[in-house]
Amino acid sequence: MTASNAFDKGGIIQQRNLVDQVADYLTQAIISQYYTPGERLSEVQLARDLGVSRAPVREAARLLESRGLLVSQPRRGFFVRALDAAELNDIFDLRLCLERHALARLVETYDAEKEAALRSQVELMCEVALHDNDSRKIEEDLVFHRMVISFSGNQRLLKAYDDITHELRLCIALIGKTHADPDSISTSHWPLLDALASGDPDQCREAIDYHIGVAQHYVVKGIGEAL
Amino acid sequence: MTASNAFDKGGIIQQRNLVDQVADYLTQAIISQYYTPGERLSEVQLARDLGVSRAPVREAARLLESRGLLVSQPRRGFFVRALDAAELNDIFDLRLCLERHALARLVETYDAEKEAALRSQVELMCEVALHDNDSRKIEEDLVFHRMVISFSGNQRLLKAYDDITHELRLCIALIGKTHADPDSISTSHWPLLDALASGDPDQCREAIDYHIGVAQHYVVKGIGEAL
DNA sequence: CGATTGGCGACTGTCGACAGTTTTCCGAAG
DNA sequence: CTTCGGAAAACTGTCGACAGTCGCCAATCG
Repeated sequence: MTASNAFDKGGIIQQRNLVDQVADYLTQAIISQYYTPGERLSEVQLARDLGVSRAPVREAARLLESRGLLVSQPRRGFFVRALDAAELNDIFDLRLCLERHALARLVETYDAEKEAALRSQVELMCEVALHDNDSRKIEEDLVFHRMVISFSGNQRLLKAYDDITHELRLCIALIGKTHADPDSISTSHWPLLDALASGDPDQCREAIDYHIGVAQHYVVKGIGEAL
Repeated sequence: MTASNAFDKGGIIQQRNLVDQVADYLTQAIISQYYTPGERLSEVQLARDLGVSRAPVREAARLLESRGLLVSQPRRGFFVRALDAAELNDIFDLRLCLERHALARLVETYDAEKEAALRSQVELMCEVALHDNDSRKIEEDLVFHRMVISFSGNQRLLKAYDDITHELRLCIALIGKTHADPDSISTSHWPLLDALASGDPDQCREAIDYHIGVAQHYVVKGIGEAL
């Protein structure tokens, strides 16, 4: 369910829900910075460009608003969300909160199968870091962390994580470059697996605190430079 | 209290969005169990009852869906969300995660002003527990916990908490009775303030773990009996 | 020359309608 | 009496249209 069918903006689309298709298009357009943060989106123009009526556009915009990608002002329409450094820090603080909790739950039920899945994902990330583009690297990184949350067994926790993931994607493109080279991936993800394998909650917490802290520092610094 | 004349939707106040008004009506109708969990909501019938067209109803339903009060099935419409015990446990687990984090952040910036605000809220809750009805007691309880989260300083954390609050309201009415008598409020909330005043993170965590654990046990047991 | 106001254009909020699909209901067959 | 099937009813997805509102720009006044 990732960005496999990235840009199908033409008028060919007719099979799935128009709302979902418009939402996918808008999501891709926003996180790829085709629309700049703070930009106003006109319903009629969007409807014209996509060859649909305004109703699906409005509902898709509402959906993206609930995901934090758009903000709406009454009688004025929708605007691309512009994150500032404070909001970004809050998001990373919440992410830390969620991942800490997920790890604490996961160590209690950790087994060989889960370890193998996480291990192969990290290996995939290292492989991807050598060949593919930045957005692909970031997606695989998010997949890894989503696996961790998912393995914790709490579906509601996973939903909360997915919510902030959308907002994270919103600002990642702003930074432009990623530090997702094989070295940094190895040094920042293997300790997480080691901590899980050790079964020590404190070690897990220490590992995730460091991991999130590095990412937060990098992203917030990048946003500061981009603004 | 039928749908058509439930609120003063008449000609007096027309300046607000119809979407928000419909959303408020639906929220009240759902958490007051006017609509039963799992019930299908017809857009046309809702539009007829409320005297509006389907467009505002659809957008309001989308909004409630993002808040977890409704679920939608393609081509089938919207249904009132029915929570089972597993989902409820997940919600409380996430709530524990959020409140732990909020307390950990709050102890670092705790001051006399915040303490006074929380203290007066607990006193209000004890007062309310003597005179008012159950829903009022629950609302004041939620206000207290929302204050704690808000005082943590993380706006995004507050939003995540508000999200699960909507879902909590969804099942509270199912239980019918609350254990929010003055005694249980005192014994379960004062220790939280004491822990905050002590400035000890471990004591805070212990207090919130016990507090949420009691509430979770009570609510999940209530749901088990209600189903 | 700057501030204010009026008009014009564009846009959102809302509505009713149509087409395709799902559900329901009723009769017939086993 | 139960089950199957088809037609009708109801519903959702989508569309185009209209009215009220907001923002912009120009014309006017101090």
